[in-house]
Amino acid sequence: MPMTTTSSKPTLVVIVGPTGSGKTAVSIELARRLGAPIISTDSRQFYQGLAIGTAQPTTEELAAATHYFIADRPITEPLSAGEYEREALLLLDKLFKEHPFVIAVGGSGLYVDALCYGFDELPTANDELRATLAARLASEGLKSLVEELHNLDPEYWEVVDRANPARVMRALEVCLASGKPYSAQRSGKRSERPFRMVRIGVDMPRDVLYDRINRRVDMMMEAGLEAEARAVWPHKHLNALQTVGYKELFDYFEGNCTLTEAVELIKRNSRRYAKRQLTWFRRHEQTHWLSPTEIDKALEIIL
RNA sequence: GGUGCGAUGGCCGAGUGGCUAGGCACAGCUCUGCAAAAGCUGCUACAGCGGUUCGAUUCCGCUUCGCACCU
Repeated sequence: MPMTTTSSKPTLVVIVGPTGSGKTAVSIELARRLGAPIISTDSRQFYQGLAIGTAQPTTEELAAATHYFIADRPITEPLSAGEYEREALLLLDKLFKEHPFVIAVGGSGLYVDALCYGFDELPTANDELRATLAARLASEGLKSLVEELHNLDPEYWEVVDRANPARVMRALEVCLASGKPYSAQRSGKRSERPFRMVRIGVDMPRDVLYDRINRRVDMMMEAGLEAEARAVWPHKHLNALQTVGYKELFDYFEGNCTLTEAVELIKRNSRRYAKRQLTWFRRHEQTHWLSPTEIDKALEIIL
């Protein structure tokens, strides 16, 4: 039975944390107690055909609460963070008409921020321009792109990580697509949201987390990850498959390593991913960090 | 018991009489539409004890340990 809200505004319960920390179980238990639907903020669980490797909620878990943004689109239709922001806000608008609480759960930091704080008005992703820039990176090298950025947007050139092709290319993409410097379009302001947000971080001691991650990879293999990866292998170039658990198995399929090596790499890369997630989530000061068993404490914080 | 070879950081692994290889693991960090992506930083070890030398991880001796062979 849904609980009554203590605030006039509806509440978005934002659950973050590293991969393997037990976010999904926490979200379902909270959904049950709050009568809340769940939207995913996981940029890989959006896609169909990746159920095992992206640790999507199981059939039973999906039945325990209404889920959105889980396996609701094919891998051939990528959802960018900006598009996600728009789609998710429209959905929340609808959900809050019937529910005082909605739960957002997932580990994709950029997507969580898109949902909670929004982006500035920037040109949307332009595939053609991206392809051109990628080709130029390959032929002219990063230095040339950095120089162009220096010309088009000296202010952003000052602060950008100039060793990072992805960041340099994105800045150039915005400059070229809009005809204006990227820095002039970055306000650094957070968008106002018509709902209250409570952020809960799920974490545990590092060695325990790493052990869970390692064991979960073994469980994924037992559950048929290899066959799942083989089924999407023909699409390996797709962005949705630049993903831990698939990249490594593709290498195995192509004879670049043994299966044992691939599995070890999946574990290692999952641990590294978890570490980067923690770095991202730790910088948000208003996060209430809990262990995955502290459901009652989570409710106290929410209500 | 004898002979030979070896002993390098959590692991693998080069190398040198003075100038901190490198890789992996691990840790910290960056991040406004490809983000499970893409990057940055940190991590000075040469088995022990003597000796030679201005200076030894590097040369010499002994000890300990490991490996191989011999008896």
